[in-house]
Amino acid sequence: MPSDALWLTPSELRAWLGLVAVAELLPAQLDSQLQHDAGLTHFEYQVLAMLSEARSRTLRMSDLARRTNATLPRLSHVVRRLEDRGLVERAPCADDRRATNAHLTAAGWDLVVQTAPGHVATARALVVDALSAEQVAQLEDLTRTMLLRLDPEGRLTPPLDEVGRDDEGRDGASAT
Amino acid sequence: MPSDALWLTPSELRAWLGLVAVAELLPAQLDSQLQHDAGLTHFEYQVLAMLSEARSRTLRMSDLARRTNATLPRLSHVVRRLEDRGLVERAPCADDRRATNAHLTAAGWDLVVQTAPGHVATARALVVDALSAEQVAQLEDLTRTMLLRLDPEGRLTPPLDEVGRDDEGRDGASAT
DNA sequence: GTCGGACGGTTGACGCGACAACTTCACGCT
DNA sequence: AGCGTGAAGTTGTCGCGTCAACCGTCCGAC
Repeated sequence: MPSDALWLTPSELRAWLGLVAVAELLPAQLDSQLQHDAGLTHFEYQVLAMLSEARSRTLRMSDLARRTNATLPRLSHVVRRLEDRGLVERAPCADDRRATNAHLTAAGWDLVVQTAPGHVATARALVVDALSAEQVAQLEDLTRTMLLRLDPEGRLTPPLDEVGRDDEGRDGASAT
Repeated sequence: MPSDALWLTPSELRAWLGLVAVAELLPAQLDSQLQHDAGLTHFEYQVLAMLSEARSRTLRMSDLARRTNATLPRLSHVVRRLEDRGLVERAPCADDRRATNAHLTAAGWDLVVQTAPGHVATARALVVDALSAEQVAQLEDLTRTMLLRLDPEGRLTPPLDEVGRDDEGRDGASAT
């Protein structure tokens, strides 16, 4: 409902500026915490976390790229660095000889397990614990609505099926 | 209220992942629209927009850095490039001879005026128009709460005083 | 079969942001 | 006056992400 096509109402403007500010600050603080505690970028952590949740801790590069919202070149570079650090291994895929499988090593798994609690704590400290239960529900609702526009394909948060099931303490220690 | 210190409830997890996804996708799409339509980064646009709203379209580098959440080195680089493109001018400050004033040129002003409507349209298309009036109010509230944690100093969205006043159509065409 | 187009992935070059070192200037203290 | 600390900016270097070019592989049409 384009109210006034050319501008935003004061309330809309405040909401929009607030959202932009959050989107600016949040990633930086996540990066900074993970960099400090584990020497990882948030993106690198996401990669490891996705692998930690995958069957046999292995995923094809394309899948990994899709789920982490990365371009293939970017992922390729990042995985190479992670491989240099012994956190990930690459192996050609048997089914499709064009494809490459990325596999989380034991060291990589350990790092994720070790890092996850601090990351969750940060999520609480920066956002979750500041919100009431009702606000959490609102945030859930709002982000779902926005993602319909921002991510029409639904590539991100694809394991909504998994997250939807109220099982806990399952395999991967990750929280993305 | 740290519910379970080590993990997130399913609802919290969905809200958190949603927020992270939005924070990942939104800046990229803003950059992409502005890059396409005006050859500007979102950050460059913010710089020009802040200048367009300032008295005499001039701001000291430090002020500009604070309001755009940038480090001084980053701002210095960006302003140099903008200066090369004729959108901004730099001049030593009379009051404090250490300081530098950044001033928006006529060309810079024109570019902002020309670019703002498209940017606002993007804000609507990606977020605002997808939300009900009630949701806009919720978003405003949520971001305010989160920014208390993410930006305790309140450096971003400092012109809350200005935004708070329900005047419209004032000087700067910007919407950040 | 084989040929053309499309997919999966890697590599190299370029641009931007972070960090650290440095210069210049302001200001308080003696 | 003269000194020292710290603020304001700039510059150079390095690391990461994007883009374009590239190679190898799959697969459908004929």
